[in-house]
Amino acid sequence: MARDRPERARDARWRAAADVLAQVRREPGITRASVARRLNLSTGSTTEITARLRDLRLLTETPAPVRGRGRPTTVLAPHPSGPLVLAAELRQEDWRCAVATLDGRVAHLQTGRHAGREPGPVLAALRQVLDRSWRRYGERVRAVSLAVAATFVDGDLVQASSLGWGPVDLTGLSAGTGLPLLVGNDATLAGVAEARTGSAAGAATALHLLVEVGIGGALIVGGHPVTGAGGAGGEYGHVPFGDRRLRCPCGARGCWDLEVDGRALARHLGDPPPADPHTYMREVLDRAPRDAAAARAVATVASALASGIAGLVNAHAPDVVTLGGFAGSLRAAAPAGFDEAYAGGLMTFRRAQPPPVLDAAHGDEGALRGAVAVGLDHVTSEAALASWAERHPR
Amino acid sequence: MARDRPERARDARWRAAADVLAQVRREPGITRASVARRLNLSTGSTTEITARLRDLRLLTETPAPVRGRGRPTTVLAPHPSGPLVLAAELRQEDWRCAVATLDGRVAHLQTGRHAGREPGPVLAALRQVLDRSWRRYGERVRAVSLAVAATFVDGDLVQASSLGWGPVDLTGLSAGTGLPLLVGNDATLAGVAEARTGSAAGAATALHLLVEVGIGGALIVGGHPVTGAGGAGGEYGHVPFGDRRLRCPCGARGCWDLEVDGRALARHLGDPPPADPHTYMREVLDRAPRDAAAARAVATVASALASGIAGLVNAHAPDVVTLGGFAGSLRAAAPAGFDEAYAGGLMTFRRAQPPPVLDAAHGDEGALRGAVAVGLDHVTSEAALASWAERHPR
DNA sequence: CCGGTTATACTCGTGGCACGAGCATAAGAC
DNA sequence: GTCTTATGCTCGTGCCACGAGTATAACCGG
Repeated sequence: MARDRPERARDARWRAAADVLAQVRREPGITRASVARRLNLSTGSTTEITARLRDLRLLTETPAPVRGRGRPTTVLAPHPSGPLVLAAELRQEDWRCAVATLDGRVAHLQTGRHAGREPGPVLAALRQVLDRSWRRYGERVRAVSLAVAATFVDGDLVQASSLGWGPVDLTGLSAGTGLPLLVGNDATLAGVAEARTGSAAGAATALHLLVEVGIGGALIVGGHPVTGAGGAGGEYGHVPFGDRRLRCPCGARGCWDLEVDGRALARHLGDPPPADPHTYMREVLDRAPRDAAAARAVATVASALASGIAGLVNAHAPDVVTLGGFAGSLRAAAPAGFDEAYAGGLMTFRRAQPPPVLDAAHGDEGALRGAVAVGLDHVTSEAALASWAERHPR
Repeated sequence: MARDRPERARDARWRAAADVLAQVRREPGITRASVARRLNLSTGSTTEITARLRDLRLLTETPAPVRGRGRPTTVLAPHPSGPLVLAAELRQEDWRCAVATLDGRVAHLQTGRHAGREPGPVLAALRQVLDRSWRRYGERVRAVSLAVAATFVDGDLVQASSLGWGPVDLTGLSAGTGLPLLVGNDATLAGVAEARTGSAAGAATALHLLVEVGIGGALIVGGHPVTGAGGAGGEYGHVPFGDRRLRCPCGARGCWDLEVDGRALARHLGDPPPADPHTYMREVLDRAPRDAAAARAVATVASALASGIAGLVNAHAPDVVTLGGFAGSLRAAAPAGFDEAYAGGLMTFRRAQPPPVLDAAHGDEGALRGAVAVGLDHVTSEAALASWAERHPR
């Protein structure tokens, strides 16, 4: 975002406007008066800012339902010809694509199964879906945001093991449109969604952990993920919480990954490594209530999950931990073992008030909603608003 | 920092001024022309901002040594009657106290040995030192910043094992002065110093690890530590990278702490747990070059350190890792074992360009310099500048 | 039904910042 | 001694947020 010319002021002028839009997103359907209170804005400033946002087709104001005395206020909502974000998620078997408005609501959701296994056809199909959306919405679309269960370095997909992909060039998804393409790991984005509007809403520091094949996660500080250099962080599955004698496909040893998914269950049950650890885990979880061996294996895995979580809590002191994917099911299947391992792994001084461990609120919508959030962050940034304003002179 | 009245604008107006002061701190001795270039400020704005900062006794301008053609510019430096920060560090045996100016330089350093072992006398002595400083500098002192090898929760010291302290009330150190008392863990603050002006300078994400008794550390993002809820994070010594059969005094099992300090060396050498693990480690490191058993123990510990670091690198993808305390010595004593364990613990895709692991640049000054940095962050915040300006009308 | 109460909206003058264009200035270079 | 280069200074402009004052739209109670 570095610029040649001094344009600090151009962007800074949109600071309050960006804050208002962020507030609308935090509390969809919020009234103008509430926004003023939350942001410590004077009524005069609020009048001016909302008028400006209305003129720019960013917001609309509709009369708010009256509640008690006082002059009625208005509800702030996205403008019907305001900016949009296209968010998409590539999952193991299928894709989903959403069109989202400034308040973070999904206006239009499409889903479908992948055209094949190879990146080429899958991406071509997704590009077609995206193309349809921006033929339909045109200039209103301001960003494309994509979630994939993959590792990204500097915005490049370097590996997506659940899809069976190595390095893949994603730039074709937005090439020729001039739109920014934002990409992110699915667990990271699910964590963002939880921290913004899910079970961790309002937490300054939140830890999200997602068990699918292996374990992914994200530390979210102030609503933004801590993703490290090039966004390659969040590989919580590859910290050595496990048995050092086990070698992980990632190249390291003793990875936590190996202790918490279907492969771990199979090891404990004496089965060969499952071809599809995801399905295998679902089967074992299903039969655990009436199969003592399965129940023991599940309890072992739940303990391994919980003690690792405790270690991460010691390291990061999140306000709350959220569980996605199978993580919630594992805890539900072996609550006593989970709780014991969690408490036992905490430092004594943390045990008085340990961070609550909550199931994710967004379920399997998390990654997509996180992608929406990141896309909207981009669209409501000061710089993006300044640029939108230049395209929409009053 | 929430306010009753709308004062957004009051603070926002100091944004550029705060940026200028931050730049002066990043590059002490910087010229005005350079600041303008770095911050994308027009020359007109720069003239105005520096004039304002001069009038407010925040900066001085002195002619810069001429270099080549062009109109000579000026060097920006702290004003001789500008704000100051008192920074102090409580260490195991002694204390140190610094008076720092806006460019982050330490104007006056005092040190001394503790008056006793109990918190009361130690804090009373420190308070006397602080009192002398602000009798001398008066209103110029704007904040007190303290580093201790301790765990803090919500600004309260809950435990300082190296000092043998339980919960201690530190508020007496600034009571009655009206000055904010900022406190922080020594390893965290040392990490801040490395990330700002040390070996990790310029890194967006940096990981600092400090081995003394056990291991502490901090993840620093954008120059600010990720310290979690109540600032209680950064306990990297208590993630379960070690042997689960070992119980840690912290209450958990398998803590990394137990694998990387003097206690670990004693275990590997068959010695009883040392009363002073710090001194014990120094002795073993000293004799390792001529004692094969000591060398083996050191190599084992260095490997445990390196493989844990690799796990944290997998999780956080820092741009750089810095080593403080004994961590650098351990690596130096067993470089091959360290490097092998580090590379072996990384995910394959990270091995092509692993984050460099560097010795800390600030040595044992890190925590104090980090405390200075945090204190100056406070003093040069927009709100603090606005408040300073109100006390110094032009 | 009508003034009182309450909460919010609108108006307008003020202060203040950063910009940009134009001009001024101090050094080295030829 | 002029030219070039880099920087500083001045001033008019645009714009934002504030705050005080005024206006408005609901409810409330007699």
